[in-house]
Amino acid sequence: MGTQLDLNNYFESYLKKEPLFRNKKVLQINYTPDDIPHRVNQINSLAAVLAPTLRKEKPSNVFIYGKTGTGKTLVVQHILEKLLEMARNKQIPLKTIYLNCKLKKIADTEYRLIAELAKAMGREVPPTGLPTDEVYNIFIKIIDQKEQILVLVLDEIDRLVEKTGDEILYNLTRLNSHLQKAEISFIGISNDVRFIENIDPRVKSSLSEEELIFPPYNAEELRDILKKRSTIAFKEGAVLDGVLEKCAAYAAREHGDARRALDLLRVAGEVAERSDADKVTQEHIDKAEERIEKDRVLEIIITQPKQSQCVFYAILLKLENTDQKIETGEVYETYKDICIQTGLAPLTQRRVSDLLSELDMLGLINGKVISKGRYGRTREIYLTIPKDILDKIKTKLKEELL
DNA sequence: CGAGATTCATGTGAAGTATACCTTTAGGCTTAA
DNA sequence: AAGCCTAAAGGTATACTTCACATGAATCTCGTA
Repeated sequence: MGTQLDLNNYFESYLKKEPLFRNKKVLQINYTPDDIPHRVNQINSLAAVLAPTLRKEKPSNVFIYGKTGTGKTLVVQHILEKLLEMARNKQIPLKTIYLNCKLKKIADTEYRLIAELAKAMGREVPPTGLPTDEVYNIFIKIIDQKEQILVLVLDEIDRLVEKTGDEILYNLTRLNSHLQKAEISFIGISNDVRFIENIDPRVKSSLSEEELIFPPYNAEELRDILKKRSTIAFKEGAVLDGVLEKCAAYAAREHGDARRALDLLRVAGEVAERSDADKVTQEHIDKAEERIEKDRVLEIIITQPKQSQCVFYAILLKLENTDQKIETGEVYETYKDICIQTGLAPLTQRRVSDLLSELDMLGLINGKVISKGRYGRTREIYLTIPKDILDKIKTKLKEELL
């Protein structure tokens, strides 16, 4: 009875409470503002490159570099959107596909990438069983049905090449020679600036006819961005002075990641709202940071296959007390124990070694291969996750595994 | 004492295996003429 | 006889295993000063 009443009261007071947000969407990652500050040059350059599509000419391939959260994806999508709109009005057959290669199970092999492209064009391809050439043929056939220009955006392309080699890029660039009517241009987006140096020179020249660099935002620019968005997102006076500055400073520390800054501000707002505060304060930002990190890690972990989770859990257990660093052998031993407990068939150490590399790439751990001379050679493993959220992650992982 | 050989514990590459799934094909059954 | 369904055959991608070899500095060995 009591709880019923409490609940009613709770909802009542929830409704009465003045929300801090006016329009939270503005702070969410998929929001595309009309006005992108401090990226005028990049926008203009990219627009200049892509403009020929409106004359039904194939635009040059572009390569874009920049760290995460420097607005690469945002700018590209913004321009493509405008371009598409214009093309629609003028009856120009333009089609764009955006693909993020980082997402596991979406495009981490050549086969899956092409399959995904075909799917984006409206043709489902089975997950396995077909020869890769066949999938290419399907894709070629479907886009070559009519005259059109296709702009293909491959986000985080460095991840893909790292996993599968650069042959795939070569195949992609040669795609045009198989097409009669349609034409394809590529926009490659990479977080790694050195990426293009290490690929086949033939591919390099054709894929990066144009290059575009997105430098990190500095604290001032970040503050500017936050300011613009927060005036739309929050009620007036809902954000205490200095909060935006702190957000900007935090994010600037992380190589000027605007996405992070916005996330931080949004979550801080949510935290503030939940704790009944009438203003967003600096303390809320600290809490927000913790929560974001926890969510990020959890998000990665739960989308990981069981075996990887198990390996990661083993690392957590080991590092919980040891605090310093551990080695592959120790991890493998605990991993096997966990497998026995959970009834999971243990993988070989060879495979676990690969899984460890993957966890490294995901940024959950930090592995360094070192030689200890007489005492062999191993991978030293550190956690990259702050200690304070370790417990929560551990419990979550525990229920996930059992 | 120092140069070279040895050694350890695991990294790493290549090739093989198991599994899941695809298309094609052949056989058998049904159906319509 | 033509059409349709099903099961087997033949093929592929992917995740994993097996085998074999590569690594690289601490330690050992042994010739030499």
